[in-house]
Amino acid sequence: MLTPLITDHYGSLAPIPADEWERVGPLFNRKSFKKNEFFLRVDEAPLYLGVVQSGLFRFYYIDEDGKEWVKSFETNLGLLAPYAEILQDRPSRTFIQALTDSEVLVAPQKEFMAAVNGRLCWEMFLRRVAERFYLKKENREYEFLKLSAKERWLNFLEDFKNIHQEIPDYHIASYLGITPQSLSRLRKT
Amino acid sequence: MLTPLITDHYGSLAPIPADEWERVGPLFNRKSFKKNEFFLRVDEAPLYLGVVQSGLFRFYYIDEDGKEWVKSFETNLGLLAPYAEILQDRPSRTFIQALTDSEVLVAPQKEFMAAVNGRLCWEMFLRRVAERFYLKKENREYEFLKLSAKERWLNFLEDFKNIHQEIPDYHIASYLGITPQSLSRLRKT
DNA sequence: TCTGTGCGTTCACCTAGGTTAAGATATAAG
DNA sequence: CTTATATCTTAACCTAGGTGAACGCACAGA
Repeated sequence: MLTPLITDHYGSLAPIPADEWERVGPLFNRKSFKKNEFFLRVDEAPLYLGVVQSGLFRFYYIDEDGKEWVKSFETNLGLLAPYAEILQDRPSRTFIQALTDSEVLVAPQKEFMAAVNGRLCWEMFLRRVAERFYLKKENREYEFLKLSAKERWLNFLEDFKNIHQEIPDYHIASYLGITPQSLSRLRKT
Repeated sequence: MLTPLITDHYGSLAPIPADEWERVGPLFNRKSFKKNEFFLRVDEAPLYLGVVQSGLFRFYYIDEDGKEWVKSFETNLGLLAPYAEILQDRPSRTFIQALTDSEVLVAPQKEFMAAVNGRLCWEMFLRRVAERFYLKKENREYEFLKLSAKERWLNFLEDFKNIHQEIPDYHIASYLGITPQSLSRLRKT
């Protein structure tokens, strides 16, 4: 059920032969998500992983005060998986929610992992995936250490230039680590 | 030249057979670093990677204003490598500096990568390494988003409880993303 | 011994961003 | 048409942390 668009995109990370795609592809099934529907909630086991075909998702957690903190957004070809929790085999600390009506190719997480574990091409693949996740977070560390909220906002607009219009400001603020009021203020200056 | 301590520690990440350790081990040579000496400077190619045998290192960058920002500390068994830059094959944006007299097992980075690339056990190994790097940075994102400087400081003391006495306060402040003055202030309350 | 320099502290003042509350507008629901 | 609900904005006030400068202390070097 994987599309050429997806195998092309992810195939660039490591040389996955066609028969491997054919073996793993059937694990995926198309699923629709309505706006605000959840792909995964906190405390659930990460039973599934997904690849976004269309639409937009956000990853976030909630702190003790009930405040939401957005970790990232995923769109076209993005991976829907609570990566840290899968690695540590524990329930999710993260919500993954559709922000627009979306289409996702979904596979059972453990079956997928079992199907790819211990094979050279897939180990290379997972290594590259892990590395890309790492680079994203390292960049975020850099932004929090060195940049002001305003600078982070400008970077955000650049990084998500295709989709930032579709994301409500209060989610953007949360991603930047500030309040919507502050975002509104700094956007004027 | 790799010690059993090191192969045991890193061997827990993936099943590396003895003959693989023997093949890769000779790439490593012991090297001493004096306090304040650099393992790597900004703009240098990441020619080497290292494993700390004893001592303490910090990773940091410098911004346009000349301010230093500490990304992490590495001690016993820690890996000395500008991970993001190696992945992207570009010059270092990071300084790696000894904070105490230290002993390191050093290998030429490209030779090491060439020796391990494309082998199943090493790909698994590198995947796990990447995953661990990722988890560390994800945790840091979490701390910057959700915690105050004081809470980050308390976490720091916990995370580095064996070595925080050896790290000067201004490096700790820099790691927390605040000034030494602020650290001094919040430590009183 | 005297002097420098590295490091932590304190203080007075400043600023980015948080907090609370109140509007403004828009769209959805009755 | 009328009332909710969601989103964004503005404003008054508050606070964590930054800035710049001074001071104290320890230790290193001449």
